[in-house]
Amino acid sequence: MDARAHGRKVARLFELLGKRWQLRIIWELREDPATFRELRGRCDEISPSVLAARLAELREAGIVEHRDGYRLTKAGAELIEVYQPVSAWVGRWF
Amino acid sequence: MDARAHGRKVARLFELLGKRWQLRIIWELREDPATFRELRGRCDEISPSVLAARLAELREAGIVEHRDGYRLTKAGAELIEVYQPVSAWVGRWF
DNA sequence: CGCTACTGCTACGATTTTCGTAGCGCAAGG
DNA sequence: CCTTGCGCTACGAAAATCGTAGCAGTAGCG
Repeated sequence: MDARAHGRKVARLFELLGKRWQLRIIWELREDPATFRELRGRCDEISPSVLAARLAELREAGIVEHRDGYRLTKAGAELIEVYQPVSAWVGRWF
Repeated sequence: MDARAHGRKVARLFELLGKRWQLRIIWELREDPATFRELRGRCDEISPSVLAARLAELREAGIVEHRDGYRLTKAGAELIEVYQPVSAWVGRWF
């Protein structure tokens, strides 16, 4: 794949993840699925309009799906795996 | 360390990284340092007021420093290392 | 000195995003 | 019917972001 095109894709992903609550939502779903209201609770009572918008974006990106509550897809699970080392980083630096 | 406190720290980091352009800025600095204007160019001509605000936040968090242009600190370099697998993820899923 | 070219930004009004509260429509259970 | 929980929408207020313009400082050159 063309390096330039790949760079644009990464930029698009960062644009998606760079919206408020987006990382947090994925993170909060990393272990257990949750209903809309439950997920709201895990995310400090985020505004429902924003949560609905975020979930729509994540569903369209194939990161989250809605089956017996919201949960990560295979792709989403692999994405959040990437973030596991962040936990250690936070311990060391933050 | 208390797991609850750690969770809050992760949330705070995601709050920082969940601001628009934040991930992108770190990503664009991953290899070469850049001047303010150069960095603006790499980030699709982001608004200078926002770039200044972001850089201030990243400097305060100890992720970026200003020496001969803007560059990642040791902590910042380790953080972006965490993101290297994201590149592969994008190739597979995005 | 004066001119040029760069640096890192700040100012500010316009636009977009996010917030917070209220509550709608639907389905299931008693 | 009535309640309960579900996913979500509506909508005005507040906050974040944008885009353009340009300021102040430093260095080099003649």
